[in-house]
Amino acid sequence: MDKKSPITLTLLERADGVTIAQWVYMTLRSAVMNGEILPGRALTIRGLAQLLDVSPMPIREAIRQLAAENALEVNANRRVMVPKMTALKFNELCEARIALEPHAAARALPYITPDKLKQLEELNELGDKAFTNGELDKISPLNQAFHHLMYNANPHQVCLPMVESLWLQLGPFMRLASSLQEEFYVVDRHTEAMDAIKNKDPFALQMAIQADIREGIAFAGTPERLQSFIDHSNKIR
Amino acid sequence: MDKKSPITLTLLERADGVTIAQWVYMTLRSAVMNGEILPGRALTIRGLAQLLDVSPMPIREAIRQLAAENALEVNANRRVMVPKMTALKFNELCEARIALEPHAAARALPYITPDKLKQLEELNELGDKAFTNGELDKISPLNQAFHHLMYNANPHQVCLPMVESLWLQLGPFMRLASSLQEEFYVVDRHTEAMDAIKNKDPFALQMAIQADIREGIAFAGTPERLQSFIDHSNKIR
DNA sequence: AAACATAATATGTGATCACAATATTCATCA
DNA sequence: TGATGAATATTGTGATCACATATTATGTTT
Repeated sequence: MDKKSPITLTLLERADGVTIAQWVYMTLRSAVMNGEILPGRALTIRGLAQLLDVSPMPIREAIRQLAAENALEVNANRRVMVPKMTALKFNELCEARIALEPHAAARALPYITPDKLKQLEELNELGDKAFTNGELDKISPLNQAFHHLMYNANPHQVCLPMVESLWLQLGPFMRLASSLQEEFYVVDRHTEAMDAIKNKDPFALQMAIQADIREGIAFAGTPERLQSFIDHSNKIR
Repeated sequence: MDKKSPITLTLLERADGVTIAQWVYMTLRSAVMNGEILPGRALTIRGLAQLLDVSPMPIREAIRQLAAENALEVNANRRVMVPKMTALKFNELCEARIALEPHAAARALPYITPDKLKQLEELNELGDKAFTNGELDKISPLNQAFHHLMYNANPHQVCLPMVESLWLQLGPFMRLASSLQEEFYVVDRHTEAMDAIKNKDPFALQMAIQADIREGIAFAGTPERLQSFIDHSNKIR
């Protein structure tokens, strides 16, 4: 495993009123989410500071925050890296999603107004369009936006930060998933979910969300196949 | 709400090899967990630095980490405080616990060795002893240790950080709960849980954990009673 | 006496520096 | 040639300082 390979980060726009630390946080977060940093690659404060052209200070704060969200791992030697994925951990993360997200959906259900539902429908249509057009890189973000919008309807947010932490840890692999998803016939669980919302049926909503998640990770298939994906993602590139 | 009342923190021992930032983190964490900082009380970096006799730097890192765990809340004006509790948020947190913890228990079940089970029994006995002796302040930590030990048996930890974040947000109220728990007849759900572990019965384990959580928060009773607790905890003191 | 504008203070943010611990490099020896 | 040790470089940690902004206090005006 190369611990010194060059890193190229996609630099985000820095909006007004956003502190440097926040900007660094968002930049690193999306880099992790998009698999721009190899798992196991050693990250140094000074290295990132130079890369992003800021002082070490905001880097430290961003790293601390990402580590608290389990997006980064702080070694005993205080070295920081993107955690490596294993088949068992992947499974653990997916099962946690299935335990949490249907619950988050059900808790949000009473707060999903017709207006919010309309936005969900629009996101879903964009996703379908991206799918038929073969724009695979757009699918995963749109899918996440769909789930995020739904859970976020609940004004007493408790679940969403936890869900996002799980997404962050699954990050690179969900992208892989969407790039392989064309092999599968995908029943439109989003439509089922929206029907459940219209009927104010929390149980049906939970079932739809659960099915959506399970099918979204079906690409993993057997543990062996999953392991080969992980090896591919860890070693190569 | 007094934003400038003096704060008295219980200072923890600083073990060897622990950085100042980590020590500050643990100190603030236990202060939040034990309700030593009033919800809504404005926290300043320099103020805490003076209080703990360190430079502002480690304070900043600790605050950032606690904010990422939702133990502290960063206002839009970048002011930091312990979040205020509401009846609806309390409910949301409890339901999240019930969604997560039985799942965490079931996922840990295959990894609970006879040795671990023995430790669980010891913790439970300590809890019973504390209960009969009326040492109410010991009950909540022992109860947490029991759950922590169980979930932590799983070597692929995904759920535990999320569970601890929930505990942290419920912190002060769980203490209140234990101080009022003597009014209730408590069926020993821990024994049920350990029986389920012996039988390797994940469903029974989930049911026991769920019941344990529900009874642990039954003190809240009606929403009105819960609200009066919250008002008491927010205003007075 | 109440409301507003101004000054003084307090606070968060970010940069730079010093220091100790860790990692790496390179020369030496078996 | 491979292992070992010292020398060097790198890195994380924490303190201090400068600056911009937000907050509070003060004085003035109506």
